[in-house]
Amino acid sequence: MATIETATKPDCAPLRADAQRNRERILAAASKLIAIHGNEVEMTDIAEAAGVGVGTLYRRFPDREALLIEMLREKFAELVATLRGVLEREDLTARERLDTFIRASCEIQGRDLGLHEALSTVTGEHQAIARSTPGLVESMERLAAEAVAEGSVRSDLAWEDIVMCSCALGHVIQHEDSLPGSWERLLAIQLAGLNPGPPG
Amino acid sequence: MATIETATKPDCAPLRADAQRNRERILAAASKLIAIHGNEVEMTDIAEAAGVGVGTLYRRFPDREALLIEMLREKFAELVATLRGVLEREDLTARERLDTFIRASCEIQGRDLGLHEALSTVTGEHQAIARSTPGLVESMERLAAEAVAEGSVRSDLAWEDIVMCSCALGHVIQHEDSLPGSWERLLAIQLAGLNPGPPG
DNA sequence: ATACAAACGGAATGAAGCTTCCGGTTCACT
DNA sequence: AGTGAACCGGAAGCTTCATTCCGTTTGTAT
Repeated sequence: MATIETATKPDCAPLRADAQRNRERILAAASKLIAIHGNEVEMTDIAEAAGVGVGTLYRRFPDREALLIEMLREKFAELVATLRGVLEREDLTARERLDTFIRASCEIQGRDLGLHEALSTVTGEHQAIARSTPGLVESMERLAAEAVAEGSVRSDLAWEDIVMCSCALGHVIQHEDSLPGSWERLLAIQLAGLNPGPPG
Repeated sequence: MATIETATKPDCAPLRADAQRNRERILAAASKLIAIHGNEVEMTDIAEAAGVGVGTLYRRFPDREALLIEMLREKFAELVATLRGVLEREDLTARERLDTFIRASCEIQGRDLGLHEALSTVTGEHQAIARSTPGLVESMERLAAEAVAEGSVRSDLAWEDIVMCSCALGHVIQHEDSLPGSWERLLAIQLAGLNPGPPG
């Protein structure tokens, strides 16, 4: 609904020390719980894990949605950090960087259900956050463009394909229990599918 | 929890005509609503769509879970019918049959959120239903085996890979709004990824 | 036609989870 | 070391659903 703005830094009102500490604990607790259980965790559980009362939680964040958005913002920022780290690796070919990132995003999603859900979900804010995370789209574009330039992937590869492959893999990973250990197979299939078409 | 058994046919107590009619209306309404909105639809809405009161719904099905299970059983049966239809097409190569089925399963999942969720979900019964649907696994095995025998796919292709590809694609399709129309690209990538490895 | 077991509808119940409220506590500035 | 704004905890309020209950209606077998 409202415009999305970073709510962490702007000291519109420099929080009291204890309040600031609690704010961070709440975000950390939410992050951890949601990584494990997904977005359906209860406010009460987050408060408890953070070692504060629900009242405190609601003093810091107007409602559930606001808390989740702020938390996601952090997770996306970490994702971009990973992505940038991969882009800088000049010891790898562009294709190897691409594969490395896709694999890394699989591992991250395997560890963090909440992030996977966010990556997949369109509903309202999530998509807006992803797109507004500085550097996310740009870095993916670069990842794709460099591999295309190198000629080691299909020539029409776009950044959206990277997102799509990652989301699809993340989905399988999160449902791994039904077909244990098999997401590596899908990864192999998809990476093979990214190869350049036959020269003809 | 309990053993899964077909609850439709066994006339353990031949339903009264109106009751039977209502039972079918309820299943149809649930099927339609869940195809559109996913598993989170409300019992009241299902009852309303079926043109009955909630009380009636609960006379027919002990609880929400039971209704959903029965409905899924029907959906899986339809999926097997599609699969069998494809397997019979002798005008196609084995590889073409494989591609046709994967594409068909994409379209079905695009049309039916509930089925997609069921295909992906492990939680309890769903997986059991899928595995216990007569012919589902067997048909997929045959689909894979024939393509392997023909040499038109990677030689280690297994039926689980077909499920995985379908689920992964279904996931992307259901979240199409974020990257409109792009699931066809992932389909192309995955199908290419199924090609046999380089002869060497 | 009559009777009654079975079925019907939908208001009432209860559980679960988000959010608010308020009396008591704590920081931070003089 | 005093004071008040800001903060804290968690009980209570509210909403949303699944599920139950019960007085009324309907199919079907005599």
